[in-house]
Amino acid sequence: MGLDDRKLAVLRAIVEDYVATQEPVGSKSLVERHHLGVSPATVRNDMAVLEEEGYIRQPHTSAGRVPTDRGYRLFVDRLSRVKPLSPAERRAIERFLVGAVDLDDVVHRTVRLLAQLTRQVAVVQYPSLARSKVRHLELVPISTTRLMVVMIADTGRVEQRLVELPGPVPADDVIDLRRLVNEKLVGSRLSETPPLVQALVDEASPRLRPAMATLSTVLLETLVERHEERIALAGTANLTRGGLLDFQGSLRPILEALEEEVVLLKLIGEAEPSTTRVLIGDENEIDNLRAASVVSTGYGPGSTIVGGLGVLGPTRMDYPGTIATVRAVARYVGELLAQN
Amino acid sequence: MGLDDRKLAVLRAIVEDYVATQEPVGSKSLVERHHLGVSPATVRNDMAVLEEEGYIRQPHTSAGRVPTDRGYRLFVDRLSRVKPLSPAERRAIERFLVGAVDLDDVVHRTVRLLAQLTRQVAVVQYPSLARSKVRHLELVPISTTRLMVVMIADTGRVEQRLVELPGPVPADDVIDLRRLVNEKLVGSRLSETPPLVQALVDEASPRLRPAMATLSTVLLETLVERHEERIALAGTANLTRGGLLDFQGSLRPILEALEEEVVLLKLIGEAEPSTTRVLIGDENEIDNLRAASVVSTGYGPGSTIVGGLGVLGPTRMDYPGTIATVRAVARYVGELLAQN
DNA sequence: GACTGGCACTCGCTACAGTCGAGTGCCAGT
DNA sequence: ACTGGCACTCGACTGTAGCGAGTGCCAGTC
Repeated sequence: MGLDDRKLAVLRAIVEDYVATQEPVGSKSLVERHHLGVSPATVRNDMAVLEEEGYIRQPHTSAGRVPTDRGYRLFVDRLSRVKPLSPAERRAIERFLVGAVDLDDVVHRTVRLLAQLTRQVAVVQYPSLARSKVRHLELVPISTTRLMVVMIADTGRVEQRLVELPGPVPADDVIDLRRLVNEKLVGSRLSETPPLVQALVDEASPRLRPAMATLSTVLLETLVERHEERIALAGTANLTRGGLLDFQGSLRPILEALEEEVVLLKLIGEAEPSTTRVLIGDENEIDNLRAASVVSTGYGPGSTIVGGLGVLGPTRMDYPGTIATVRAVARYVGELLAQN
Repeated sequence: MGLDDRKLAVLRAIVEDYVATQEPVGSKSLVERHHLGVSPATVRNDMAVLEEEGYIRQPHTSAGRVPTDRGYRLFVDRLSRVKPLSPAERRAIERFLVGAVDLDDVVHRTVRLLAQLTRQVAVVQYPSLARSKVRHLELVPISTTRLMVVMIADTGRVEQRLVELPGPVPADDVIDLRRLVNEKLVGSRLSETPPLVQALVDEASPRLRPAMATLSTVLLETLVERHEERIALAGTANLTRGGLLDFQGSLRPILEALEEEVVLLKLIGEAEPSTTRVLIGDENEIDNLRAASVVSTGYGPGSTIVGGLGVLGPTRMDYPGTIATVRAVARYVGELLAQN
């Protein structure tokens, strides 16, 4: 596969021009805009090779070339450096995130910030409960047979759920229940909770056992499984930039995919430590998104990861800039979380 | 203005046909599909009058007629009966909403249900805090200088917020604080709270006063004002039905508007008892939405209203059907809330 | 052997002309 | 007051032609 330096340079130039202009780029305009030091004819020969190797393609004969997903992949992997953020951008991030009062606020600000900076659709996962530790469990009696369970995680995340008890439970028993669950569960990771919760039921006095059983079910089923992941979304209007040229004319599949939490989680929820993941077009497992690219990364206090965030846009996107922004925002959010 | 019965019938027929076919409707096809008992020529004369009065218009000469916003308005006000729901729809509503475990769940299911039934964008406002009463306030110490305030409203709504205290507050004091705020505030409507909260601060013992002051600020500012309204959205993908013919080619303004909570609240948050509000095209105050129509109503347990819900779609929508669905869903949700 | 200039070719885009037909407005007749 | 008939309008579609950006290839040059 003879891809010498110049051919790579040509590919890079094609990607950059196409991203900037949104139009197929021809050999002539290429040599004009970039000082490649060779003639259009030479570039054409290089292009022919690049096309044969599947890095670029012609929308139709007699048009310029457009990068393929594979071309973008090569560009991202080998031809681009992550752009350092401009001071203005750094300031924007700080200004936007300073003053957040709690986790909800942090997440909302973050997702809007990301959408604004990248001019794309932004997705932020709340800190995953599976990766959080229990800080406190509060039981609030609503009536004699109803409890509101409030769980506060060390990541700042708060989940609540109404519990229908099998029978009336007096106030004193609620206090006992609260003490028991907190003694047992505070400090433990929720993903490791099941055996602990089971133990709680086993060890409970006969009087408390029925209530505790219900409670434990709710803790496991609802708080952990159902609500496990939460997601915030912003910037869908950015999908309409590029006037329907991106996304081959229809936003429908994209919008549909964005409505599915499961899909979004798949996109940004599988973050690995200190990696920025870039999925380009077809690499995406979700059919509806094969015309889109996703840049995502994990975030969390210090070097741990508690959740993912990222953006989704057309394959024709400014990868270096987007990657830089996503990383920077993730880092800032991590710092913010570390302060709590 | 001489709009006799037949002219109204013609208008109704035009609206119905246009909604169904999405194509300008001509005099001939009109008399064919509806048995008006007159000839196309007569219908044409009627159409000329309707056009003069501003109820319909021609996209271009030699095309059929299309209803104007004003035409839809007349149709909705005087020419349509609210369609009764089909048994299948009723069953769908019940099946969808039964089994909701708490408010969050109810709201999410409702908004998805609405989007699915109407095939439009659905918006559901959480029960407004201003219209809720405080059921319980819980203070959870996170550290010696930090409290998590959890407010549970009688509508099932739960809001929480982290409070940074001016100085360390021992556990016993937290208990006192909790007792005091609950004694004073439980059962009161949040919109009437400010004087009560002020009294709390005034009456607090000197030892508790600083903490109480901070707490009261948070209660008022953050819980009530900032988080006052919450909104759930679903079905944005439905905007792409009708292939860009609706919304004059660009979804951008619509998507932008849907990202603004304030805008959404304006749309569905100003519900009046037992009224269904229909805003058609230009009637909408928000510029971005002048190509859209909104059908909204209030919901709540019994005859009280605690929040609004509705749908947004093209002006070319099935008003009778949509109105019926929105009302029915609102009623079911109200019943669901009443059970709690 | 690598690059270049030149040339023939492809093909999408635009403009233009012509036809078709749905739909209209009007008018005379019942 | 309604209707049938008729001339007219104008968008949608079709076909043709010219333009030009861009290509592939080849012979020539360093």
